[in-house]
Amino acid sequence: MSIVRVAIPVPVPQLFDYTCDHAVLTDVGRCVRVRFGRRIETGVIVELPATSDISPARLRPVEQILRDTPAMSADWLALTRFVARYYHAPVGEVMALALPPELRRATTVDIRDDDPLLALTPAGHTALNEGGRPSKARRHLAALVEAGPTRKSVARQWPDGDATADLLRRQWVYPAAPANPALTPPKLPTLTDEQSAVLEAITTAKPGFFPVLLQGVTGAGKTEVYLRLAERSLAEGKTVLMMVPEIALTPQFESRITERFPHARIVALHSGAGDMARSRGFLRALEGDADIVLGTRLSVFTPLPRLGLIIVDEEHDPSYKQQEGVRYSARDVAVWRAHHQAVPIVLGTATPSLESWRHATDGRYRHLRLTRRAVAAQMPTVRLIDTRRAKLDGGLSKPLIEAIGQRLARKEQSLIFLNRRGFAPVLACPSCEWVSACPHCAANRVVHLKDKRLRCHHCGFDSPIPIACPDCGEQDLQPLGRGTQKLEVHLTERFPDARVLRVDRDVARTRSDWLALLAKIHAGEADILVGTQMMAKGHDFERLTLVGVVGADAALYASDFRAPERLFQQLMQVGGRAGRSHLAGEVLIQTEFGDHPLFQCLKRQDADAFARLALDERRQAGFPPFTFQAMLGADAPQLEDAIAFLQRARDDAMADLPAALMLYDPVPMRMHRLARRERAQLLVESTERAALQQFLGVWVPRLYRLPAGRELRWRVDVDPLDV
DNA sequence: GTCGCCATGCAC
DNA sequence: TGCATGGCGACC
Repeated sequence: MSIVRVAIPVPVPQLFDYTCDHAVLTDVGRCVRVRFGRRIETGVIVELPATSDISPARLRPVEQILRDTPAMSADWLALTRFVARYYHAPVGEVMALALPPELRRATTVDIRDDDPLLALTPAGHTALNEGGRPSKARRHLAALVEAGPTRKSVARQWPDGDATADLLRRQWVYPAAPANPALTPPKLPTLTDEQSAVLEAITTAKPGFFPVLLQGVTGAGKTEVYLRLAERSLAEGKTVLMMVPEIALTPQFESRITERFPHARIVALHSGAGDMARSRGFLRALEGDADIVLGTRLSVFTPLPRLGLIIVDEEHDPSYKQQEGVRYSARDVAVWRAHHQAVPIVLGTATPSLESWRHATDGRYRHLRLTRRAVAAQMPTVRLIDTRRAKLDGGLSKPLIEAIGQRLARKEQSLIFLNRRGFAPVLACPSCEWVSACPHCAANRVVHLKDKRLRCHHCGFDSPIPIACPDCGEQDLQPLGRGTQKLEVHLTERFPDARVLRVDRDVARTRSDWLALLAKIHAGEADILVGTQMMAKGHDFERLTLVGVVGADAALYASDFRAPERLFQQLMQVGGRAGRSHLAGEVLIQTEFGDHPLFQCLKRQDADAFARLALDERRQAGFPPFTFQAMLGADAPQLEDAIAFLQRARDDAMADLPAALMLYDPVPMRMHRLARRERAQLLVESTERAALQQFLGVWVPRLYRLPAGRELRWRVDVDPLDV
């Protein structure tokens, strides 16, 4: 009788031992079904220990080992265990996150009232009549009983495991690569000298871990470099992992890859695609059946037996950092993975994150550059428009209006960038204090005139726009500020002959909406685009020659110390949409703070100058990357409860706090209420990453034992983006 | 997370 | 005494 150690997706930082009379070493990395309490869960075997600390009587046997899919490799186990260790998250949760849901669900069983499991528990049907805590399961059961015996899902929920896996696999059979021998190989663009030099530097590096920061201006042809690198990897029979911030936003990127490698087995892991598609891609990769894996942050966990190269496009993008659950940075995890599997990794961007830029200037990463555009003759010119003196017409300055007019006359496109959707960010009463506050969040609800509703952008709560002030009855409620909808209305009035197209999450709700919008823009069916950051990313619109930036000043003096970095990256990126083809581009930025160094760097499009400047400020202020941070966040219905928990956590740590550690006081978060929960945070800081990690390794396990009310949630965020 | 256990509290 | 609620630890 052997023992298997299993990672189970429960929020406790432990592994659980089970007995198994036929487990063999090659079962390490396999999914198993095990009883866990009254439930059956899917876990992953991570070890076959010789003995267990748990008394033999308490060990339960595993229900089933899923043997008809390959086991997760040692690399994959090492990767997920690293993420659990570094982010101080339970291993089982990390593995559950890394496995596609369908693979788990296939073997996870809920308790139903007619479930065989119930027969084995003291509860059984009588539990329903016994009262007691109205737990979720019991309420669920009660609902089922009330609804009568109408369940059809039981067969699927309680399947013979192997048969299920087999069924899934049959559904996962991927269509054979499109055999098309007549097919002409795509014509390769001629490389610029800079592109060649970059390729040379990477391909002649000695094999092994080779981290590169590829800093290339917008339109310099980073993608072409990726494709050439991928080509080499493929020729060697290796797999390429290509990560992008959001595939849904950049279908062009995906189609360039499929066009270039018509015979490659490409797995695209869209977040929009169904669980089934994700599982299919995951399994194919696991079985060594993928040449290129293209995906968002989750794809960093794809098992890749032949990994040869990792590419992280737009490495600075904050969406690589998961903001809930296991708060990992896919970019940082990718770097660890490249190191662990001894392969090159290319971090590409026009505007490096300060962390990566510092590594590159330190020599930890190789710093390679593309300083000139590949196709376009030149970079767009950037002009700052001083809005302190200028009279604005619906938020638009005269020079911007004139510039749009010129584009219309030349049949070119303009993009007005305003990173705020809706009509107006708040509705206010001119006679009293009333504003459209969200009852559940510490935020105002946004006026959506199109559907005549007030909507909270944080929790989604919405209601019709009131006709009169709910407090004083005033009829003339005022929408204050400006969102994309208002700008769209104004532009339509100002340019009645132009076709104005708004592009934000409200219009492009689904992938197909988005594809339709993109097609419309490419076909030249729009003259003026009004867009949020959706429009900033990686698009090539041939006739787009003007980018106007409106309302960007707010981010300049925000309390978030990363806000300027983000603003700079965003404006460089959106500005980069102008003049990507043969027509010259122009960027007009409306600002009251034209003298601000950030805008001066933007004007010169000098990402290095900005990085130097920003890093200088960070060094003086003692911010990352010169210090290392972790944040303990807590939320509860009452703010005092959240604060009290954090205070206990702090007291617990202060008893024997290492010298290199600094613990701040618990404070309410900037958004102190979200969806009816009060939120507070406790910042932990150290000048040494190792010291921080060592501290967290001791402290976090102790947090599980601190008294905390049932309603209190807490989490640790290592290297948090929002502090 | 979910469960069972136990202490507590209030109604009868 | 009877039943509901809240805190707490186990789950292998």
